[in-house]
Amino acid sequence: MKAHLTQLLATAAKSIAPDLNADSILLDRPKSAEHGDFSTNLAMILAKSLKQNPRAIATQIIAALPTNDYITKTEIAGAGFINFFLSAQSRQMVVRDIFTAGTRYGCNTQGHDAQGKPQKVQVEFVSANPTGPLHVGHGRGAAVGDCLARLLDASGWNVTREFYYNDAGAQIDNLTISVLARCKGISTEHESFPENGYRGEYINDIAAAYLTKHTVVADDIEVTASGDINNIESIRSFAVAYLRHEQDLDLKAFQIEFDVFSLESALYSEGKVEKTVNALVASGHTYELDDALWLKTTDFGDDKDRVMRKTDGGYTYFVPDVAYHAEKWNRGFVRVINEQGADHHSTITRVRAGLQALDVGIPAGWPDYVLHQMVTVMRGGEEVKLSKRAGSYVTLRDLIEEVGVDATRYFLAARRADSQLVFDIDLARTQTNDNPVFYIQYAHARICSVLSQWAALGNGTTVPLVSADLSPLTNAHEVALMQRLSEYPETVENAATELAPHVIANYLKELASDLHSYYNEYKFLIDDEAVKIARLSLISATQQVLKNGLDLLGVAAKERM
RNA sequence: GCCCCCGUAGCUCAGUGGAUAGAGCAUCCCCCUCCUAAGGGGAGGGUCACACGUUCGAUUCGUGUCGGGGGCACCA
Repeated sequence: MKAHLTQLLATAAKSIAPDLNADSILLDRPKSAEHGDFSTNLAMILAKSLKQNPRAIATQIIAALPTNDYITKTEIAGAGFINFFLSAQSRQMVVRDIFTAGTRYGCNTQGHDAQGKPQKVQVEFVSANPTGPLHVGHGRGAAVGDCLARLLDASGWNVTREFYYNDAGAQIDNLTISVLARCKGISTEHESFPENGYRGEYINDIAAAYLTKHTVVADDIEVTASGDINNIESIRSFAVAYLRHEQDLDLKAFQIEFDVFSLESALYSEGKVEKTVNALVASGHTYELDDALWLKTTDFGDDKDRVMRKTDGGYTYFVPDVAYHAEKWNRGFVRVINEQGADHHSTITRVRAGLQALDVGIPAGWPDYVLHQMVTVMRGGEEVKLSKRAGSYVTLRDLIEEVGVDATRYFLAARRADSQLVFDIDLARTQTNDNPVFYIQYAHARICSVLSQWAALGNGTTVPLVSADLSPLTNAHEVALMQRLSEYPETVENAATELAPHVIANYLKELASDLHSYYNEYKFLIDDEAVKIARLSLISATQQVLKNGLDLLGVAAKERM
């Protein structure tokens, strides 16, 4: 419908301002129903170049609109807005559109290339170090990243979900000596416990499992502990495998699946780090100073150069990162989105600088980043800071166990990633309209209930809702609901473009609100067969859109509460 | 000191170069002989942190100030 109107408007505008770029024609959804179904500020935009009063231009545009069946009324309002009022029939078309598209309603082809083929995009998210259980911050990354992947999938992209394990480097050394200390029975308070060691109870669990020669399986590896406390390598590989397994369980509990797990250690063992370093040296963007190798990241906008190879011979963390991203490019991802905590934002400039230095045709702004801010967990009006297992933070699994997967996912994805988030456990647990997850799921369940009751007592009626005569749908609630349903595809498109899953969460709240209002005002299972079928058709379409939207968030569309 | 995010109702948060800045909670009032009241309707509540610019028009864009958070390692 929007496309139809834009077309009409373009035709009219061309006759008045031939030079006008058609892309600059924008149709808005007015906030108030008094302002019609659509409005445009086109006349005001043209005022300057045409040197005329916006309202006068608006009059001309309206006069030049081709005749059509969609618009029943136009008006000029305010400083020069043109408001369009749709015919009842035009408004009702969305219901049939939804039935036709079904689960695909709201999908688009933004991600297709010129040949109409889905392009490859990778979403890398969570990517926690295997040094402890996943915490709420990882949960936010998981919820946002997974929704982004779903949004991109709905937008015609060929999506790969990827988790990168930093299973090499200093933090793993730290983990290893922490476990070693526990194997030796050193308490976390004792002075000989590693100063920056990990102190959560899970370290104790790992040590105990190691000493009793347990076997752990994670993703594609299986490691059996030697139980030998003098074998540092054995402790290291066992501890990493143990925590990867733990994180797998965390992800499973959160219903997040990945297509690919990449290991930092593999980049070393396969020589890709070395290869990248050689390429960077060959590029001329490096230099030796004070027994270290530096990358001139200042050539690419950084405020100081960065060390690549430390005086001890090891590489700094961003070198494997650059190697990893060069690999992503080689794997054919035209687009990569890294979902990370904002505390790692300083890596962005370095990784991009490294990729530019390689000079292999990678675009300057590649890859994209979505950064999320911190999460504060509240219970009973007080901040929850500790978990028994992890010691220093709230684990994702604790949260899921307490409030459930649906609420956890919803709450963590329902806020803009770049603002700090307060997770209110009490709110997430309530089962009233205070809780948006419940409110939305309830709207869906109510529709299911009505439809099943109709099916149960509807002997004789064989009129399929799909082909119902929709002309009875004319009251204010029905108009509002149909309008909202017709906004869904734009909403999905916008959320994908902005990489903003919270847009979907907000939309669903409003759609649910429209449904509840309608439900409260009108009955559906009534004697008037024509009106009944039309209304059931509308709520059935609403049910579909609620389900489609909830699917994008990874939240269940329950049939019963 | 420098860099990045944020600052909107008492609280948690949406929104946006345009028409009267929205929602939920909280407070107050109202609605079940009726498909789930796990719901709905209404009232009150705002200097969109502040200042100055750009613009026909700024809460939105720019600069600065002040708050809050995060980052400034040869850690990741």
